[in-house]
Amino acid sequence: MIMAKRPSRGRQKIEIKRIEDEAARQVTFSKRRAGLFKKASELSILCGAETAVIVFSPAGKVYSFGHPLIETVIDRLLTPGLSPNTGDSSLLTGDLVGAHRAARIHELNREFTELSNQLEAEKKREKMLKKSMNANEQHFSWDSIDKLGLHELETLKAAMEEMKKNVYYKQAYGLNMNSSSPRSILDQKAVRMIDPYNPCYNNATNVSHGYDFLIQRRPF
Amino acid sequence: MIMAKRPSRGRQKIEIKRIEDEAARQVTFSKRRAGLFKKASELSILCGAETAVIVFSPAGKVYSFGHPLIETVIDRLLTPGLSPNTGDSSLLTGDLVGAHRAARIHELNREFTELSNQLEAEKKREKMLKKSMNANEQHFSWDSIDKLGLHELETLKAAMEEMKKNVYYKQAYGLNMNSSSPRSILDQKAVRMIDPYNPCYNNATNVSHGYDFLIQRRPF
DNA sequence: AGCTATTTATAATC
DNA sequence: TGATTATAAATAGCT
Repeated sequence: MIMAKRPSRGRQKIEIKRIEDEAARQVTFSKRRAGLFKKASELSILCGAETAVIVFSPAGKVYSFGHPLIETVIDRLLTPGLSPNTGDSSLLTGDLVGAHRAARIHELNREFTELSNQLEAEKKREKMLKKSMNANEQHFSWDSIDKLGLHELETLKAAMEEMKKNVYYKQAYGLNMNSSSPRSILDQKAVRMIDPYNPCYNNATNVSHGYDFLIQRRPF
Repeated sequence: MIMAKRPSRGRQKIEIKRIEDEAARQVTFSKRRAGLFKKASELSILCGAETAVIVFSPAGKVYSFGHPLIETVIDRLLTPGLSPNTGDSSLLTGDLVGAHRAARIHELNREFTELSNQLEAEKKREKMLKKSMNANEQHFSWDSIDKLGLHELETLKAAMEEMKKNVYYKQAYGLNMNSSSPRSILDQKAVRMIDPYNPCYNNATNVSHGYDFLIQRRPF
């Protein structure tokens, strides 16, 4: 009767008041912000509503989420020129402009983080690829092709056939999803959070490593 | 007597997709909107963050929540006499500024609807592309490798060498075996979730929440 | 960043 | 619309 450890006390009830511990506050902020955005996303999808969520972190950074387009909402809201402010409330205008400026100031920070996130995602994908590769794939290095003998060539044939499929796939993939013409750094580097519930993004991306090819055998 | 009947099946799992039944959608909208605002409120209080949440109901009504500063701003911006069904009450109160803002919001809603429709069209197009891709894809049996003779194998090797050169070439010249079709609206429409808080490359993203990332192919 | 035990949120129902 | 309840989800505390 081994009543083993209780690895966690589980979620504890907390009082809704400012978390004094800085580290804990940071963690909670990240978690709950993600949760809030997800909730907003679900609300939008379930009910066909448009949502925009803006969060200013205690450090002054700006996070935003919107469905379908946060940019439009926020920009319209925050851009003084487009806003129909007839000059009644300078305080109001001042706040909005301040918010806009804050957003711009942190744009670089965003890009940085986006790049970080992209790398993270790519790592994850690589991991998955390698995993499935171990199961039913073979790995080849193009650089060593000259040294291959007949036996290897047999294997290579199969590899090439698979690669042919791979090429088809890449073409299709590129056609569908990699067709952006570079406009801004942000556009190139941005990691987009796709709606978790959008069924269109289940296919794997093929990541090429230099001259190595990952040759995947597809199930029929 | 035994009252054994379960009065409710309890909460059931639902797919996050548009609720078609209008009444049910309305109910869910109310409940989840309240929940969203509550979450935003808790985030603000717990972490000392400022939040603003704007929700456009499918009917065009505007709901907003903010804490602590934005609240005033957004609410004052959006709330004054907005009633899509009965018209703009700000007109009745002589609040021309409010009326102007209201019109602005309606305009935004129209744009959003337009964008939503475009996205739907794009999604369908994408699905069709993928389908035709699968249809045209050639499948090779892994088991049929042995049927190749020596001659074919030699030819194969040559072909692969050629391919190898091709790969080098493409990589050197920017890898565009993809067409350069105009930027998909999908990219613009994609929900963004940005996490500027992550200070370093190795920090993880919120994959645990089920988000999927659309990443671009890595340039060589 | 992962893991659980719990607390919360909420879908179904009345 | 409001209340109830069984469950699905979110997440606090740890590692």
